[in-house]
Amino acid sequence: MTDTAPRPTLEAVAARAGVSRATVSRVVNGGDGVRDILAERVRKAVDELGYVPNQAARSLVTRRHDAIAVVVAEPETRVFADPFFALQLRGISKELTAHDNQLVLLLTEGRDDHARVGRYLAGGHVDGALVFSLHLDDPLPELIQRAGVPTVFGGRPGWSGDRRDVVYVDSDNRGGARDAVRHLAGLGRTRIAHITGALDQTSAADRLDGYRDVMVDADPLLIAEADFTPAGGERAMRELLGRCPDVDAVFAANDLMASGALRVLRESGRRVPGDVAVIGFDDMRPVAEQTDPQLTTVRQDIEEMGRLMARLLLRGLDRGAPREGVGATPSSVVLPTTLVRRGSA
Amino acid sequence: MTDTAPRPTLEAVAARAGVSRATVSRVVNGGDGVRDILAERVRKAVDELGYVPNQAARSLVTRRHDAIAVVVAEPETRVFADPFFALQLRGISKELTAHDNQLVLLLTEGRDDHARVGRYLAGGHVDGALVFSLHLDDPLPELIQRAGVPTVFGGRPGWSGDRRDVVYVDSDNRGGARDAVRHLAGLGRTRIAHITGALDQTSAADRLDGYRDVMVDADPLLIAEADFTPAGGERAMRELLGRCPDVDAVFAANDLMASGALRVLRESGRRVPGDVAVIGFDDMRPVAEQTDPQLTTVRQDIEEMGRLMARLLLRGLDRGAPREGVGATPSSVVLPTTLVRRGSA
DNA sequence: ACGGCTCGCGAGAGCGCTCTCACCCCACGG
DNA sequence: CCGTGGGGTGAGAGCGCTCTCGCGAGCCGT
Repeated sequence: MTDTAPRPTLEAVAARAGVSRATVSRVVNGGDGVRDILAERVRKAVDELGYVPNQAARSLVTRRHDAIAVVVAEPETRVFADPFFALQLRGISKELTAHDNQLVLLLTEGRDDHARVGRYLAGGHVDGALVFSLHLDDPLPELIQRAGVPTVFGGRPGWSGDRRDVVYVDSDNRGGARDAVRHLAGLGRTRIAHITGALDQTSAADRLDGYRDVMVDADPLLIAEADFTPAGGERAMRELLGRCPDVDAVFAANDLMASGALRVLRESGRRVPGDVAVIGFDDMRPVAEQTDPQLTTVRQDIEEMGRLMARLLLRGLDRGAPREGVGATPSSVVLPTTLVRRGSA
Repeated sequence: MTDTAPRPTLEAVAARAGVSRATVSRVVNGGDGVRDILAERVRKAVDELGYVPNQAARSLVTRRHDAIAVVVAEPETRVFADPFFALQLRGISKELTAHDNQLVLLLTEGRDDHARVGRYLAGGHVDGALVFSLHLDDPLPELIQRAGVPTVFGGRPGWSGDRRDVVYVDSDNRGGARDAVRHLAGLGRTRIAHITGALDQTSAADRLDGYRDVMVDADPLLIAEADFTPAGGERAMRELLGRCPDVDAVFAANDLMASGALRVLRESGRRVPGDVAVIGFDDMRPVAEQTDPQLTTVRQDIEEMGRLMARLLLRGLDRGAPREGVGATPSSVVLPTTLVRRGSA
């Protein structure tokens, strides 16, 4: 736990290179309009002294921070139960790093945290925000929008219908669900059930819509509402079995619930996929590949979602790749999903 | 994507309250030595104007940032395969938030990233660092130590033997392993095998040591080296079955491998725990509770580890709870583990 | 050959804050 | 009554950087 040594300033570098501060500054920031001879001398001085620009001083005048906040609202522990979040974060990190931006992580839990986050963002400490909010009634998105910070959302926010200036990145939950159900239908299944996720989350609602797209006038008894947890999946499967013993396929809104359903089916003596075919969603490998049989599921490219969020935000900030729709307010993106066939359907 | 409005400065608040900048500053930062009348007036002006201090300007003079870097070195994707990291992060976040520090996340991948991180830390943008590094030969810890930034490590770094000024937080891998193996022995098992993790990670090495503590002069054939992955666990279990068909218990260095082992055991016709008892490590719920039978495993309080790391670091920075060993260079902490009994042993 | 031009560089102001220091005013002791 | 002290307050100097501006030196055109 050593103390930091006094660091060299621009001034020091200037003195050593025999030029003015302004010139050093120019070289450090791209170096246009400086003769090569001088630029070289400055660069030499810079690394002889081990000069690193003081970001605080720089921000003070530029009003830029080259930092992006990532806000994760997780009233429940759910976000942390799966690698989802970590993967998105990784995608985000890669993209930010590529553009020399820092990632400031804001994890929230409960109401007072909302206020804190709002204050932080409004405080202008970061140039933009990437926000993950799961629930329809979450006040956070509104709060952030009001803070006036450029923002991109992860997953479609519940109220995006009213406000068209909301930018988000989502995967094609509805389309993916359709693919899953169609696949089951293609297998000749006719009594296809659906175990929903927590319906106060748009992803769950969209997946349900996708199911309905294919199962027009589906028997309502074939739809069991659950909550994305394995236990919820078990409970829902039991219900389903109780009221529709003739069910021959199940599309669960995520892999965790599918794994629960699988367990219940086995208990009840059904064979998978022989008697009942099962499809999940997410392609959470540690779960999907550990079940017996392995889970057929809908994959989304989670890391890419993260990367895209960051790219969209930076682009909106007039950073990011130049000459590529610079400055144009970016619009939302919905990423495609793919069906991964394994043993369960 | 609105642009940020011009924010009020200290000056503006001072003018409105009819006092000097200095007085406003005093009030904003604790407000000692200011008459209540004035302080009140200042506070009123502050929230009428919605004043938020400019952190950059403040840092420029105080040389504090109230920001901590969290560095996650993950050459492999492993860190992201389990919720481990997310939970630690959450613990860290809670503690930092409680002390008004920001969390700057640095994810690294490969050599060039190391240089980047080194530069960033040496650049004095943060007050300290929390570092997760998995592998013995990782150059990152050295690099960081050299950057002169106060640091606390997550998990015992490989070379901590030589340098006593290294502070880390780890769980009691060795003790936990001992408990697991003793439990198996207590069940009357005598041919207890061990599937190791990647032995270039201290956690794997320590768990192996714990196994050996109990199984003094264990049959070397009972030890199969693997890599913390499910596939590795399967392979190792097959080996084990091949060379020691009489094996009656397995302690796997993590849950993922245990789940792989379980699958192989089932294939081979062994019953668990009847014929072979199995214990994992980590208590990764999504895995441990999804296996059949559910996994008996060694739990570590991951979130608490994170919280502790942050607390240790802040304390070393003379922040954190006052009157509690202030300024004393903190020393490493090893957290206890507990055995969680489920179906597999 | 001369006026204008561009280009490269340095001087200097100022970003918003903290913190030292000097000042003022009032209470008190001699 | 004046001197002394101390607490409350304001003036002002920076923190390290960027960026505008102006100046001098070379280049072109006519």
